[in-house]
Order: sequence, then structure tokens, then C-alpha cells
Amino acid sequence: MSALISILDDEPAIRDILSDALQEAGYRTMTFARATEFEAALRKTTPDLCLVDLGLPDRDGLSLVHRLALEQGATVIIISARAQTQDKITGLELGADDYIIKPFDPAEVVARIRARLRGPKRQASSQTARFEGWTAHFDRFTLEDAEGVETAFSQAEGEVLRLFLESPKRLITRAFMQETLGGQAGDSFDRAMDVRISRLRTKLREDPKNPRLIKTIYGAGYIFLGDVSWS
Amino acid sequence: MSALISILDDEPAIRDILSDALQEAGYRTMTFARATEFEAALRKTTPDLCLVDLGLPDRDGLSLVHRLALEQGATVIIISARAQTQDKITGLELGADDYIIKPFDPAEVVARIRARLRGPKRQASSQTARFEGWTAHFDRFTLEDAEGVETAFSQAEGEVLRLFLESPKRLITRAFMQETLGGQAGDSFDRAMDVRISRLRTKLREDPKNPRLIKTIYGAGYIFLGDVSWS
DNA sequence: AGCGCCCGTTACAATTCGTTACATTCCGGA
DNA sequence: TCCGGAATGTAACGAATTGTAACGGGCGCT
Repeated sequence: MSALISILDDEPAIRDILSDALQEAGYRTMTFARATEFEAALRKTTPDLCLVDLGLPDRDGLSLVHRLALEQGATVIIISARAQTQDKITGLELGADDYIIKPFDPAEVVARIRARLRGPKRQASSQTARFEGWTAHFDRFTLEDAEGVETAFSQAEGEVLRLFLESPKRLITRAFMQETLGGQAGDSFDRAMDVRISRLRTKLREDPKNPRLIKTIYGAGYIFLGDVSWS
Repeated sequence: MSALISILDDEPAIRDILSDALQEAGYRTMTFARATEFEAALRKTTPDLCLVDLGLPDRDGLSLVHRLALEQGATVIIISARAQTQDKITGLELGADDYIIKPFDPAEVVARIRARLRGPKRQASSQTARFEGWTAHFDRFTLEDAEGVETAFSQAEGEVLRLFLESPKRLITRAFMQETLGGQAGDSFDRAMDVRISRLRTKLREDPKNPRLIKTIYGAGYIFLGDVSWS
């Protein structure tokens, strides 16, 4: 299943252009004309990335961006006709990940979205992460508990763990995981991801009834809780 | 310690402008005129972010970007005079995180760098609300009573609880709840909302005959009583 | 080949949450 | 006050989603 991208713009032509280009590129899209509709949909499904047009008629777009980006931790790209540097700075400061000016080339928008969904970069030197008494050594593929006991984790488990540790306290959708970890997109529902998570939870000694670190969000994805520091 | 930013550009004026603006913004900077110097420095220190000018005299900039971004995992922003869409796409495809066109406004560059460095570290603000001896942890999906005992609540229950806690002591109509929480506004009355509230009341240990916190207004909706303080 | 480990697949159990069914409560009118 | 229909409470059911034990193919190693 590919990543889901929400488009919020009051001009139907813009919505269509973006939606077509993104679907052509293999993404799923949802379009909204008004902020209220968009917010209603947000309660049900969580998009992997939001394209938001500023200058909506029914709401202050910047406050929406702020709520989305900083409070909810979503990935947001602003699309706007306002090309002043100050507008861009304000938008980025409020939490947007990118700021694209109208008129735009759909191909560039797609490229910028790809760059965002590629996932957070890690410093080549950062191969160790500490969190909640654990230490993950990605160079050695081991997980060290508070007492210093090391347990090995495998490649697949490490990919998932790394994804979590790179974006703690943020919702990670199933779609995004498959996109990033390269599970084959397509017909079969991918239970492989569930199994990976299950195995990872076992190594983290999570209580199945009451997971403290990897929390499931029914119908959406997972959230990794816990403060992470890389070194 | 502030983040370290490497600047690679063959024009001294550009290097100075960028370096000054970034230091003004609180970053440490290192500047390089040629790719070879830059690569030599890379072996000693790893910058948190690299600003790379394409069109360097002594090397194909794109291959440098590719090595930096995809192989070494560095965060790279391209600065270039080439404004064609295809150039941007190629740069982003090769692993750059952003692509800024010359001439640029230094303030915008700083804003975009801030947005990049904020990236993976961004955490959803911890959402907790205290009311009448209870503490609701929306980041953890748990409800903590006065003794510190935590009970988990589910996604759907949390949506309703959040709605109440955001508007305490005010009437919340049934219609508003359905619109906001996205239940299909179909033909039939949505009993799902009643059920959600019922389940929530159970977790709040409400006396069914005499609810203290979630009060029903017959024919209208609900009111959440109780003083709420968010943090 | 034989063994062992990784990891996706399958099958089944558990959970979530909307729907249904019925009990209970509310409120206006007789 | 009593009655009846509408509104609300909630237990029970079931479809969809998720957890995980078990199986087996693929691959490297001896």
C-alpha cells in the first residue's frame, strides 16, 4: 500500500492537477476544498503528508499548519501564491516542511514530496540510540538493556526499530512503513509488518496487554513513545 | 552545542553572505571553495547539514551530492543558479533535501535550514489534561486516577474525551460531535456516539444514575463538567 | 547434504468499535 | 398522576483490524 497524501486547496483545478500527478507517481490521494472537511477527515485517517494551500476562504491557513505540523507532528508542505520571503519564513517557522510557490510545476512538487517521504536522514556516525534505559547499537545489531545485557536483533527488526527511533512520538502509518521499508506494494495485505513489530516488542520486553514503548493506533499505525537521543 | 553547517561554494561573496547569516542565526559554519577541500574536511568532522553549490569548477556537483546524501546519509541542501524543473528534480532525486535557486534571500535559506534540522527531532507536544483528580495522557492513551493507576483508553474513546476536555462546561451537541468526529452523517441516528460515551463513562467510573463529569442534556447533547487544565 | 537462522506467510486468537436490540429515562399531553 | 413516544444507556453481536504462534522457503555456513 502506497503512502497517502491529503491535498487541501479551494481551487478544483489545482486539486486535480496535484492529485493526478501524485497518483501517476504511485501515491494515494485525498482532496479537500475546505479546512473543515479536511479536519473532519483527519480524525478518521491520518495522511502521510499534507499539501496545504494558504489563503483558504474559511480559515486561517497558518494556524491550521501550526496545529498539524507542530502539535500533531504531521508532515506539511505549504503551497501558496504569496512569494514574499517573509511569508515563506513564517510558514516554515510554524512547522511546515517545505514551501512551494504558485504557479508550480507538478513534477517538482512530486520530487519534493518524494524527498520528504524518503524519511529522516541519520548521520552516518549516529549508530547508537539511547531510550528509556535501552541502548540500540545499529552497528552491532544489538539491543542493550539497563543492566548491560545485549540481545541481538535482526536486519528486519532493526529497520523497524530505526524508523521508530528516528521519529519518536509521531504517528507512523502502516503505509509509510511499507513505503520506506520497501515491502512490496500490492495485492496482499502485509501482515509481515505486524510480525516484525511483534518480534520487536518481544525483544523490548513489552507487556502485550499494555505496551509502553510501541503503541498501536487502531486503523492508523504505530507511535513510538519514549525520549530518544542519538549518538 | 549548536549545529555545524558546511558551506561549499566557489564564490567568496556567497560564502560570506551565507556564513554570516547562519552565524547570526546561532549556527557554527565551515566554508569551502572547492570540493576536494570539502571532502578532506569531511573525514575529520561530520557537519549536521551541508549547503552545496552546483556548478563547481573542479567536480561534478551532483555526484558529490549523491555520495553525501544517499551513501553517507548527510543532510544536503543544493544551491544553484539552474532554475529548470528538471535540474531540481534531478537534485532532489539524488538525495538532496532541498533545492534553493540563486539569487536567494539569506533569511529564507536560514528558515529552510531550521526546518531541516528540526526534522526528525520534532515531537508532538505532550498532551496531558488534568481534571477532578484524573489525568488524561493523550500521548500515551491512558487515563490516570488520583492514586496514579493508569487505565488505557482507545482511539475512539480518546477522540470523544479530547472533545470534552477542549470545551469544558459548554454544551456539545450531538450533531457537532458527529460532524467533528466524522461519523457518517447518514440516515440513521448514530448510536455509535452514545456507545462511545457510555464506554468513556465506564472508564471514568461514573455513576450511571448520577454522572458527575459527563452530563446528558436531553434532546441536545452533552456537557462536560469539571475544571480542566492542559499541559 | 545437513544445519541453523532470518523472515515472510498462514492460521487462528484477541481487540477495537460500529451496529443492533432491548431496557431505561425523559417529557408533554390526557 | 399516568401514559406513550422519543431520546438515551448499554449489553451483546459481528466485521474489520491487529497480535502472534507455527510453518516453511531461502540462504549462508560447515
